[in-house]
Amino acid sequence: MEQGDDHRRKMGSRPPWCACDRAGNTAAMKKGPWMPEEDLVLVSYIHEHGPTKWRHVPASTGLMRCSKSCRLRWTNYLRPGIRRGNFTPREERVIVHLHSLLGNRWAAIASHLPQRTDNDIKNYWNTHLKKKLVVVEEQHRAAAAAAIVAAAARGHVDDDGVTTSSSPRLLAKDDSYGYGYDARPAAAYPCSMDNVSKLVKVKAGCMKSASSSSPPAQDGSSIRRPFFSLDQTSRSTAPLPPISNVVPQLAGTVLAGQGQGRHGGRFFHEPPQQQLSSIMENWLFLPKHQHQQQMTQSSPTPTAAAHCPCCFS
DNA sequence: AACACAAGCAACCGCTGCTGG
DNA sequence: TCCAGCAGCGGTTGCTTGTGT
Repeated sequence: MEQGDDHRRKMGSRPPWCACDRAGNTAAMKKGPWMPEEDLVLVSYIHEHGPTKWRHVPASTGLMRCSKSCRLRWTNYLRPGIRRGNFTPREERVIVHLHSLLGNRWAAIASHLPQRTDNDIKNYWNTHLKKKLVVVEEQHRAAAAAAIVAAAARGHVDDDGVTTSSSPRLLAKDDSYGYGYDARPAAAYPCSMDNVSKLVKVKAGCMKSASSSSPPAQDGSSIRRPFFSLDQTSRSTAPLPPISNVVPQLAGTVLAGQGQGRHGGRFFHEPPQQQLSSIMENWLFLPKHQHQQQMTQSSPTPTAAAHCPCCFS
């Protein structure tokens, strides 16, 4: 039996809330891992219509997937600009710091790491960071206890048992921007869309049969030009990058971190050079438009705005 | 080589909040 | 103001892969 079928069998029936059910095609809906062919169909559709109206995607594309599954697949896997693979120490520090501020609000945390998805961050937190933090906190406690003992010996302990000396910090403080982590813009990295490269292979097979007379591309692949004829004029609400960002191999180029998914990459605009302040907290918690409104109405001095990561850019 | 166990991660589930009629 | 539909979010599940015995 195919792996997807097995997975589907185990995952149970389609829930009643899903729009696909109301259309009466519950039994036809596919579950489990996505096939490259399905990815290809979804990417094609989104680059034509934009990443909206998910409800219409199954009907318009013929995909036997529910709208939620399509949206999830796009946002977590196919969306341009997603960085996959190991998290850098800097990203770890950002996540730890933001988690200390925001808790399990993965989407909010992900909005400050535009190249990572909330699902990715959540998984990374649950599988790596949580364990690391347990170790670090134990060290912290031990060090703090030792500091209290040492301070007590010197008579420098207040009523709460807090020493006046600095205790070990949970967060690394090698940041030149004063965020509690190094918030410098990430170095450009190749837009490695391994997942989408699967699509290339699939499409390469299609095109091979369609135009076997075509000469090979310079990079050695059988693809000579993008199979999507899309550009920035697509009808999406959020402008999509050129298809060459999505499937760099198709354009015969490797792009360096140009993704601009739903998060817009605003965090990696030039960061401010001040401590995490009320401005920062405001910025972290409020949606961008509300925050900017607040900044223009209530605020602030040009200096304050100049230190705000989204206002001053 | 075969098995058991653990870790990682993609995908699903169900709830919440927003939006438009 | 209410309600239905929809998108988004966070928690959970279970498959795949790696590692140890």
